[in-house]
Amino acid sequence: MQELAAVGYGRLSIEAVARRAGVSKTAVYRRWRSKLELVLEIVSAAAGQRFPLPDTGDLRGDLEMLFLIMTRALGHPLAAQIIPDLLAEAARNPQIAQTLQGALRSNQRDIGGQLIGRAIARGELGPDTDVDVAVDLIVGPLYWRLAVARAPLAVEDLPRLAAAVAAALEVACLPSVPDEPDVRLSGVVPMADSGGS
Amino acid sequence: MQELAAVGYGRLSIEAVARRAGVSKTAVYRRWRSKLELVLEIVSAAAGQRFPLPDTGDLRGDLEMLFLIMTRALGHPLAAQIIPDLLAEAARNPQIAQTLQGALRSNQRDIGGQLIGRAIARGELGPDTDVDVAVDLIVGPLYWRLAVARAPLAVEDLPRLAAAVAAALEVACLPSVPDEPDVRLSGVVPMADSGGS
DNA sequence: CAGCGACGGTACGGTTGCGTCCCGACGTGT
DNA sequence: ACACGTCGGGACGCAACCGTACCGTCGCTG
Repeated sequence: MQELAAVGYGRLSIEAVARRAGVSKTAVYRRWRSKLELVLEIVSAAAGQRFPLPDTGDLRGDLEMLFLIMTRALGHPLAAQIIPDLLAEAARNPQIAQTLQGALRSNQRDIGGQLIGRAIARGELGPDTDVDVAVDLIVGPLYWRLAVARAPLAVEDLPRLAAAVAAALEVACLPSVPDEPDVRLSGVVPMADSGGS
Repeated sequence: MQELAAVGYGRLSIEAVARRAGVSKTAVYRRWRSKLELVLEIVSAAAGQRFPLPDTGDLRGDLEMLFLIMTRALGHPLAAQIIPDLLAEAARNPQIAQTLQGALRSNQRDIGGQLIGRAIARGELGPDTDVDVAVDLIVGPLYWRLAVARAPLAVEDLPRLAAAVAAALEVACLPSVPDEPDVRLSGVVPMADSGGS
C-alpha cells in the first residue's frame, strides 16, 4: 500500500513492490498473478470492513458521527492518496471499478441507507428520500474537502457541517421545487421570495 | 488529452502521445521538454479559462446556473477522466498541484466568492460566511456525483440540488451551532426565513 | 542557384519492468 | 543418510520507453 500511495496505480510495478517488501519478484508472483490481482486483494481487505454506525438519536448527531469517522479515515495519508487514485483508475479499469463498487460504495450506500432510514423513521426526513442524492449531499462535501482540496478540517467544524448537510437533506427530500420557471437565462428576476414551500 | 484520459498521467508516455498525434517524438520534444511540461500546458490552457457567472437574482438561481455549467463541464468524458486523475496525481507532484491550484481551484474560489458575495449582499447569507466551507458544500456533492460515483444526473434534478445546497449554505453561515441540547432542526422544516440576521 | 537555418524523422544506447527458468536452502519422511 | 517437495532468489530474454545524435527536406534569402 505504501508503494501504491507513493507512485499510484499507473506506475505501480511488481518489482518496486518486491523491492520495498524486501523479497524477490518470484515471491510476489507466487501469490498474485498480476498487479491487478494484488491491488484488488489489498483494496478488498482494507476497504471491505463493514462497521455499524451508532445511533445517536437524531440526524445531525448521526451525520456528525459519520463525519468524524470519515475524517479519521481520509485523514490517513495512505488512504487520502490511494482512494482518489483508485477512483480515477476505476474509470479505466472495470475490474477495479467493480471491486471498489463492492467495497467502498456499497458500504457507503449501506451506511447512508441506515442513516437516512433512521431519519425517515424519526420523521426528520420525508419518506421518499432519494438515497443516491442523499449520499451525494452527505459524502460529497467532506470528500471534496479532505481528498480533493486536501485542506485540513478541524473537528470543531464538524457540527456546523453536519447541521448544514442536515438542512440540505431536509430540503432535498421535499417532494418538488415548484417555482423557478425557465427564466434563469434571462437575467434579473424580481426575486419574489427565496422559500416558497 | 485523449491519450492522457486513456492511460492516465502515470502511464502517459511521450512516445504514445507522438504516435497518437501522428508525429515523431522529436517533434514533441522540440515543444515540451518533459511530459510534465506538456501536461501542465494543456491543463492550463483547458482549465484556465475564466468565465463570469451570470447573476440570476437569487442564490438558488445562481447555484442552479453554476451546477448547469459544472454538469456540462464534467459531462465531457475527457474532463471526467482527466480531472480526477490529475487531482490524484497532484498529491504526489507539487508542480501539478500548483498548476491545478492556479487553474481550477482559484477559479472555483473566485466563482464561489462571487456567488457568495452576491448572496451576502442580498441578505440571503450571513456576512461572515466561510468561503472555504461554502465551496465545499457547493462543489462537493456535484463533483462526487459526476466525477467519483460517475452516476448520471438529469438536468431536472438540478433545481432540487440547488435548493438543498442553498439550505445548507444558509445553515452553515449561522454564527454558531449550539449542539446537543436543542432539537430545533429535528422536526421543523426551516423554510421560513431566507436571511440569517 | 547556392547557402542557411528551422523542422521533422529514424536510429541508437540506456534504463526499467515484465514474466519465466533454474538453482540452492530448508524441512520432512523413509 | 538420502530422496522429495516447497519456497525464495538471481538471472535471463523480451518489450516499452526515454532522451539524444544524426540526417534529409523544405523554404527563404542573397
